[in-house]
Amino acid sequence: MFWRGKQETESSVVRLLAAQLRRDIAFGILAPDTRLKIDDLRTRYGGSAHSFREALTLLAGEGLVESQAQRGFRVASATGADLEDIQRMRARIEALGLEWSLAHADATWEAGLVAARHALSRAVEAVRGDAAGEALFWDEAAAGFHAMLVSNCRSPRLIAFQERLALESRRFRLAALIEGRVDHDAEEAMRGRVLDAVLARDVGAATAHLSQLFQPAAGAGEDRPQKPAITGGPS
Amino acid sequence: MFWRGKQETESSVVRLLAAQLRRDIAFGILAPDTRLKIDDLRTRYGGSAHSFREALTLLAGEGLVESQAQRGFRVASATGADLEDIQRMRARIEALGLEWSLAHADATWEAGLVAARHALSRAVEAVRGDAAGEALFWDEAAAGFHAMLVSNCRSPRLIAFQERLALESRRFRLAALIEGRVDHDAEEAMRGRVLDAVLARDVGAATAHLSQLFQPAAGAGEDRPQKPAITGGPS
DNA sequence: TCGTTGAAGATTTTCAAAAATATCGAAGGT
DNA sequence: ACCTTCGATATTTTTGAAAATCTTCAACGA
Repeated sequence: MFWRGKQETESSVVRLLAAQLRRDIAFGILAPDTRLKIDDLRTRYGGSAHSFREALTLLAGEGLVESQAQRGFRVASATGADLEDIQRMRARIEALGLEWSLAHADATWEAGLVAARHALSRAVEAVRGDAAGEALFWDEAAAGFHAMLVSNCRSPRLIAFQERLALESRRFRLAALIEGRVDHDAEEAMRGRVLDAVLARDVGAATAHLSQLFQPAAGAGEDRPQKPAITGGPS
Repeated sequence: MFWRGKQETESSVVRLLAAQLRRDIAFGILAPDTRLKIDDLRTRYGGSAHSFREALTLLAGEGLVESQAQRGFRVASATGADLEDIQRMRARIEALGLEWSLAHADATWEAGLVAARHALSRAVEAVRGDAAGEALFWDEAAAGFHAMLVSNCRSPRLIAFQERLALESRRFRLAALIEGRVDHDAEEAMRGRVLDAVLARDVGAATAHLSQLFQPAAGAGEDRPQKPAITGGPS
């Protein structure tokens, strides 16, 4: 195929297809509970049937798609209960990872954290002007910040769990961004408190403020609909 | 193939192959860091190359094998650091799951927990007489007990994380059993304390005692070698 | 000694098709 | 009118073989 030989993007076809599917699921282009028929996917993305099966089993392991034996693959459903579960787990896992990271804190980690926070602040400014256009940039910056928080914890499995939860929450975060349900001011303030507490080596305050980041719309008087499931995207 | 049509064991070829590999990795028949060449696996287990690729990507998602792009698959390495990481994470995850399970405690969950504890006690007795022969039975009973502890937590993701960590620790547990490094008396006593605390609704005591179960040889004066990596199994 | 070349081996990917299973609507009986 | 059974269609699952790509490693020349 035409992109053969380019290994700078993704090293294998399977991973490339998985990355494309991941992105389209995150943006809601492939809405939750959509059946993923491999023939349709092939006409849309290219690639062979087996490569798609492998990519889909990969994503099934990540929780982004669900596979029922003999009944193919579906985009994982995204209910309000799922969002609550993800947020609750992220609060605990990232708080624990931050605690452990602080136990081994050094200058390079602090520097990386400050840099990630700065990049995220810039991304927030960008996304305020052009939500749809800068969504991917903003999302990756946020993911980088949270990854950096736990990157110094010296637990590969905690880092893996954090990555997985962040990946699962992407859909919800991006949907909330597009629908204007993200309170950038509150989040930025909370991230500032987290960073200040980290630099002050205040473990309790840092983990507490980080957990607050995952509270649904804390401080705002808006209540959530019962099922903030992701609205079906385009296509 | 000859077993076609039998859906009582495993619904698809890929899952059957994955289950076989899982078992052989757990028992050390496939030692850590062993290269998994698909052609060799085919002559050993049967099945086609594609089915094996899919099964291996499945196990890679579970952390039991590692896949390097363009360089095939290897059985995941099992170092002392891995064991420490797994134990540390299990202590936290299962304590959290037990805490949440207790928040929704009801009679049926308690009954299931008592039953699982009883089955595990019987399995411990059996494995005391015939370690190698009853190893699988004992391991499954232990897995059932720990799964039951968190089964009432109402967090699908926490349950998934617990399952994954339990799966990853199987190799170490079975190796320790065969080598006689399991203190059945201490573990049984600790499980008794956990169960008593659960029935008394003492969250703090229950989670504390459960975490103790994952402390490396607590109370015993033995120190661990630097790398209690799994000894290469037979074959 | 170091870097390059080239062949052998292994992995990855694709094409093509058969076997197994599920889905759906119509026919028939209650 | 409602439920079950049956068959046709669609989809998934599995297999085999071959082409394309990558890795490894020894031989070669500067």
